[in-house]
Amino acid sequence: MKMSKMFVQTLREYPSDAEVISHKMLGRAGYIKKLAPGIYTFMPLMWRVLKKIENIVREEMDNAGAQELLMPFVQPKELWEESGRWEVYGRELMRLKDRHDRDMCLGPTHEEIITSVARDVLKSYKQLPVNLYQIQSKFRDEIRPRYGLLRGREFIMKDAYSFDLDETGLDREYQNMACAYKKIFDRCGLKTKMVQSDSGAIGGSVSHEFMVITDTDAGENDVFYCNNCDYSANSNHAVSNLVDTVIDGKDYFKETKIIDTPSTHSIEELSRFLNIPDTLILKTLVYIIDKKPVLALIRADKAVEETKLMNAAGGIDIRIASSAEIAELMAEKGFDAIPGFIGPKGMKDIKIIADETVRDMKNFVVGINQTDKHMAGANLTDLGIDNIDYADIRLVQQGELCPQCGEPLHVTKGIEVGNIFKLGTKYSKPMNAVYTDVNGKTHPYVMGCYGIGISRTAAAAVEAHYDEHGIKWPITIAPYHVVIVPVNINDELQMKTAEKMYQDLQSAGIEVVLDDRDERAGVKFKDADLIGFPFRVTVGKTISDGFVEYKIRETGIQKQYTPDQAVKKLIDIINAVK
RNA sequence: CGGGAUGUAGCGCAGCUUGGUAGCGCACCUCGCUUGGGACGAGGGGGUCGCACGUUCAAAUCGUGUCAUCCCGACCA
Repeated sequence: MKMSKMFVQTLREYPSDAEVISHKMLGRAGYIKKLAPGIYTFMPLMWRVLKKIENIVREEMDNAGAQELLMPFVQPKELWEESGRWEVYGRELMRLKDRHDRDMCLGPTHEEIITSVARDVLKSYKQLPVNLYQIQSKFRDEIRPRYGLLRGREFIMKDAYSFDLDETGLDREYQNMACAYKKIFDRCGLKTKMVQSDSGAIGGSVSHEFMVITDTDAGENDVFYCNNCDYSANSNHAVSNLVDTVIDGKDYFKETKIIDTPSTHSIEELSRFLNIPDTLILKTLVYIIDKKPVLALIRADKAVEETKLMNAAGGIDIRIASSAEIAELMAEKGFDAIPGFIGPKGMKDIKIIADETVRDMKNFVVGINQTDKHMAGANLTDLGIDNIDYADIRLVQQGELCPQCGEPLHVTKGIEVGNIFKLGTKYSKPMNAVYTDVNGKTHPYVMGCYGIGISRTAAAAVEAHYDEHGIKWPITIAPYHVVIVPVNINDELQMKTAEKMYQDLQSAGIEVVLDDRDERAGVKFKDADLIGFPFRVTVGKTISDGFVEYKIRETGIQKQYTPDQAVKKLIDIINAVK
């Protein structure tokens, strides 16, 4: 490719709307162009990167025994009604009507479609197991798209679905996919952690996510992990053992009584006012889950993990209540209290979920729905309520102890580039997708699903490989391997040498760009660094002594070689990695 | 949907307070000069100032409304 003809425009500045490294780099280097929030054009350089990642994914999926197909992007409502998700999926599902006024949606994921395809074909146990995958654009109408390709609304995804006879088969395929995923991300130059995760709206029982850990803090997930054993989990799923602390207030409160606690609107103010540790306070938070208020009770030094709470309540939508909604709830129950003094007392027909750790609290301080008052030395039995459900709704905090080995847990940001789910019969059962066994009996398929964000993986690779000058693509996914920069295109010897190397590399199957633009050397160097070619060959004045300069983007190492040596070196290195 | 900000040329921005010819840098075109880390000089093309209504002799500028975008909180590949 001649640089003078390449459809790319690099910018002198980073796009003003970009926050994270990958968005800044990909925007400035001309890889992506935004059309609408979360919707991007993949320019030729970007598309080459994405195709490289796709092909790595294809090779490993095929090696793992999966078969590629391609399902429709626009889907009819009927299938989504069969699975029950038309109602459940929420506003991320982009719904539209066709000219006949039929309800359709843009595919955010393809469980419904693949299940309907499979049930028409897979009739017998003899045909199982099967694993089918596709690579395709997905559309999710995210509440707030951001971070460029890390959270687009339209994005490219590989999604695979497995069909097995039973749980044993699913377990085997799950492991098979976990193994394939590790190879895929390794080949893309990404170090990943496989972490336990909540299974979310897609549903199912067990799931793991593949997280890229970078030092750019771009990830949207908090990952807890143990350095001593292999435990690691997304914060929405992580569990921990607590460090011992005082949770019985008997030394502070001799009796149970209502006390004045004026203007203690926060836990901090309350614990300071009473001069007690916050571990002796029971915090009450009001959430709105599926439009209904739910009280969450938790020890005041801990935070609620909303996904856990939502799951415990059996809901699909959760948010913290507004102060207006809290006021409404108080009025409805005949109380007059503002946030800071809310408690479970008198909340008869409201769902109340207490964290497991609340069971162990004794003689604590709790709000009783009276402004400027709390009950001290209280126990839940004193409050006259029996409608409390216990569940783990606690957000793990750094330093708490690993559930497996008891060592302190650490936390880091992670970018989720892939995940694997055990779906079981969640879709096959309601959609009547069954096979006939050896005895002539029918059973629903036992399914798994396995996703990889292709475009997100590309962005994650930038987060993991960059410096102040630009991107440093791993060779395996770089848009081109080499750029040849003749310093002065009007110098005949330089240009002739560059052209020759360009031809030689090309005929050896190396993907090479010749920067034949009539620009000053500085401009070409800046662009080469920004775009992130793994190798640069500069043909400058030293060519009169027979040497060109060879430079590795990743390490910055540079050496002098004759043109022939440089060509040979590049061919050897690149072929070894490919 | 809450809270904050911004809409002026492809990109980055000034101008608005105090209404009066729409500007700067980059990019683009022409000529000259230059060629190892985003040169320089001269000339040139390109804008319904987000949109609507209002105030005014006159609106990018003032007022009202509206739309869009971005950032902070609930989603997930």
